Amino acid sequence: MPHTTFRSALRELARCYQAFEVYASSHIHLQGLTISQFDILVTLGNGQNMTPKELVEKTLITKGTLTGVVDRLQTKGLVKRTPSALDGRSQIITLTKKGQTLFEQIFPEHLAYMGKAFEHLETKEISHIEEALSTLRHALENKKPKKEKSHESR
Amino acid sequence: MPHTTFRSALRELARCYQAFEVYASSHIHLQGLTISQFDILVTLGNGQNMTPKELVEKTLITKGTLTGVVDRLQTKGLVKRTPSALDGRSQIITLTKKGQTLFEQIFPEHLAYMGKAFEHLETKEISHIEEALSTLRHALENKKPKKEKSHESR
DNA sequence: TTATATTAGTTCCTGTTAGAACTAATTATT
DNA sequence: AATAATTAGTTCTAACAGGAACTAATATAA
Repeated sequence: MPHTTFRSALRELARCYQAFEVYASSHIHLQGLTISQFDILVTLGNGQNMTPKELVEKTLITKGTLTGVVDRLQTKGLVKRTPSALDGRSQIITLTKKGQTLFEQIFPEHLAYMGKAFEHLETKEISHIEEALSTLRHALENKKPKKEKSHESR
Repeated sequence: MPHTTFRSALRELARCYQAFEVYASSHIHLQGLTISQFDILVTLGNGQNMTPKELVEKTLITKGTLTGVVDRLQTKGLVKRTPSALDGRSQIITLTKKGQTLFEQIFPEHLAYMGKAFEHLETKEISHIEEALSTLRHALENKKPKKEKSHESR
């Protein structure tokens, strides 16, 4: 009987994530980018240059996939690869000027666009949602009894 | 200012969904099925036979993708297609005996496996998570101020 | 009825996904 | 140093994902 409960929660998770993708991509596609490409662009624009390995850690893109995503960004002239001086296996991915310009134009727009979806939610409620998601994620990741972390920011 | 808040919530959503996929698929793949294939199998096994159109409505699979998923299930001998007597454009997808047998074996196992992830969460907390997700989904879907629909099935 | 519009499924295209196998470079072992 | 084990990225494969175009069948409208 508790079955029905967690099943509907998981169904809601899937629907919710899909709604997010639909909402976000409807804006991102206007720029001729895919979500993954946008994700990389933002990760590079926000911080600094990174190796593919670091990009994999920061995003949810796996390394096999990343090669292709970076390839297509490179074809579009938005990023470039530079061999690392420190490690012969490694390389540094950098935004080109064109990529940096695009980032600076798109990113604030995108934040504003995403923010619109949240305009009727209070800050308290949003962090509430985040906590719920965090609890669920830890349950799914480890099954280790969500080790009593203090409630931050309340 | 509020930006940081919703952004981290969305990041958490993506991570959470990914954790779910990783957890669920690690079990499903053991059966030689993909998540989409399993999804169809369960949808058919749970209820009754359906048209592709109905399957699309019940799952998160789009119609273009569904054709291929059903193709592969058919190749494995788990489902069959029967032309509809009522509508010449339509067809009925049915589990074969083999499919039904597989469903009956896999499904309870899968529920038990998924349930393990939730064993340290109280029922109250799970429905709490579901509500949070529902709120977030409605915000993303419509931006229309989550118009107080009655909580079904409580 | 005849023309028009809609609907159900399939097909095609580009891009993503996970995972495994592979290459080259680096680090650790003996 | 020579061998073995790791690591960084790429490549390959099977399967999805979304969207557009297409075919055949049904429904609507004139």
